Amino acid sequence: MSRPPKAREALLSAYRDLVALEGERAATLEAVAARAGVSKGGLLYHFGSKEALLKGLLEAFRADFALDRELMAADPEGPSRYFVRTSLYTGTELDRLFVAVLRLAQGGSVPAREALAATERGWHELVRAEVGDTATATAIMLMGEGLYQYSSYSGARPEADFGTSLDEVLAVVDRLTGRRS
Amino acid sequence: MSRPPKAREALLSAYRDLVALEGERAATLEAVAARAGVSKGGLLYHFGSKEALLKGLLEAFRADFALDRELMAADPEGPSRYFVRTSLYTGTELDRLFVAVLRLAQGGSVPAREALAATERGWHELVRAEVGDTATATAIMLMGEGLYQYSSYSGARPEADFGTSLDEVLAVVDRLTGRRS
DNA sequence: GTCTATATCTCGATAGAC
DNA sequence: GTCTATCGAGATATAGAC
Repeated sequence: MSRPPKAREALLSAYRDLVALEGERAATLEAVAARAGVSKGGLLYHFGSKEALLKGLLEAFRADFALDRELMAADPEGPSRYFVRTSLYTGTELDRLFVAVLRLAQGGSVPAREALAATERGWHELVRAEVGDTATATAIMLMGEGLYQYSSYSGARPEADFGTSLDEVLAVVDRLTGRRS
Repeated sequence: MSRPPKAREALLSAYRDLVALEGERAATLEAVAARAGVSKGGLLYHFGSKEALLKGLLEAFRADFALDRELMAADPEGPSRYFVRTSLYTGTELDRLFVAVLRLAQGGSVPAREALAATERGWHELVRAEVGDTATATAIMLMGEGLYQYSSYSGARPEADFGTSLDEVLAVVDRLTGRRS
């Protein structure tokens, strides 16, 4: 691992946050450069094109979610609860990274879609290994996906619109896994 | 109800499909006009701005999903199964309409977000009335949302990635509602 | 390694012919 | 009611100074 220049990291973070927080359209080269504190020309020294910027983001995505998978596999409450618990968007760096890649995938980016699908298959494997049954594992995955999608499009929360807390959702997950709450 | 001109309908359909199938960025005035078979100037005669185009789409959304809610309330299998069953994206007009509004909401449009939230609260009410319990209703809603989101970002299906059919997901829903499969 | 300047393209919207 | 022509803003990307 060669230590990447500081500006490179700052540019990737700026790109991630702009896409996640203000949408793909807001993440212009100029806006990304400004948020990272460099000029447009400076950005284009590190990433020769917008596509290169995306490629850099997907590399970070794969690396960070490989680590997250380790945490999920080792969680004392089990992968299912870990997955659903962390599917509530709370604005962490990892949340923003996921949402950014999700938005790019929804925007039509094929490599983003592939990176996302690979990560999700990994999660499904862990949940299935825990609950034994494929359909139940899928149902739990879908709940997590729904939670993420719902809580990530701008501050809306199941608490607000559906009157249900995360703990109550987790209790339903426990009913499915057979774990006592 | 005044009968709207044919071109108006064609433009709204073109806008809906471009947003749903190729993303918000692809839905430029020129692309929408071309898909509807008119010129950019022709489009701007019917809709004076891009915002007016969005407003027209949201009106169609509200009208069509008010009708869908009637079907959901009257479904012989019950609202929960109806909801999850129809949450699998199959590319119908109603599917494309929902995905289009979802994408616009995710892109930051406040009116799109409001229209979506109102519709989802309506669904939640029906599901809760059926299952009795708020948390269970929310869990079912989340499964549907997850299914929609997953199956709508370009052809991916739970069957393909998770090895689970819609019927198997519905069986899990039945476990939650207490209905026998 | 970072900047300014600029070329080129595409977007939304206007104007006016038909 | 629909078209072509065009404007002004803002986008990506290039060139070259420092």
